[in-house]
Amino acid sequence: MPAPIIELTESEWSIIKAVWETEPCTAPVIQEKLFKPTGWHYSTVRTLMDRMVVKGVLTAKKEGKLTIYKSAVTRTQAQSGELFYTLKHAFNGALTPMVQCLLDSKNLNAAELDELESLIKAKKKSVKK
Amino acid sequence: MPAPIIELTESEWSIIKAVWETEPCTAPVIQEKLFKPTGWHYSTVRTLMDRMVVKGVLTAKKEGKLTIYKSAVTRTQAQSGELFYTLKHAFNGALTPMVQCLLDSKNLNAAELDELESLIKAKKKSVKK
DNA sequence: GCGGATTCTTTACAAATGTAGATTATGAAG
DNA sequence: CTTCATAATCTACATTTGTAAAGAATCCGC
Repeated sequence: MPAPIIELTESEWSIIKAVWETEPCTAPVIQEKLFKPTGWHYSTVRTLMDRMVVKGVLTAKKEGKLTIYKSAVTRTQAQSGELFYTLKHAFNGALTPMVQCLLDSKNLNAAELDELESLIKAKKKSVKK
Repeated sequence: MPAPIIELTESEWSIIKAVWETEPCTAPVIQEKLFKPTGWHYSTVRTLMDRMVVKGVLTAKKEGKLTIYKSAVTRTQAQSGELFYTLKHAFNGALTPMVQCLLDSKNLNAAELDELESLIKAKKKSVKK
């Protein structure tokens, strides 16, 4: 099956990042982790998580009184989904302008540019063979 | 003032891209341009555009019976907004992983990689001086 | 000035998203 | 077994987003 394209809202990103860090985990644990940055109460977190289960980005399994959650998509899948969305809508699918915009809008120093360059060099090697 | 961070929905992207191509322009013109790909009726397009005016991404000015729209943000502003959103939420602000993910999820050929490499080289030059 | 074409205005409504209170169930400790 | 703490369930409501119909206004040509 073609990897389904993942699209997450801002809140969902917060949740799933916390889940990736702790899974398998329960809603109270996630709520606690996120309380500081978001101020969300238990019901909020729980509602979000249950909706994410329906969407297929988390899984839930009942164990005694507890509901145990896990991610159903990898970080990489979610990241590519997001990148794909941006590439498609903001850049009409054109990669070069996207990278150009990245280079222009972030103020990168020489070291960072070096790093990017070596990423590309490495990739070239793996493509070649 | 710090450039406000632009965030557009998928529909709003369709609208603003059409506006950039034709501005100044009226809602009926945009509707016609978008009918083929979206099937949207006039009221739909009009509603979207008026909401975008409220959000400050378009401007509207009445001229006789016509309402003339223009974009209030540049393509580049909107693109950086979108990239910034992705960078922040999906990659916690870390640029290198973002580029890495890009390289990995798109299947780039050698020519494309060359092109990206020269973008970076060019950028390095402009940073240096 | 009247009719038709064009555009605008108003109103609506469903789905998705953000947020959470109130109430209930349940397991653990005494 | 009773109580307390914890977790779960149910319900709710405002806002935003997607989509549009219905009716009103206006301009152009006759």
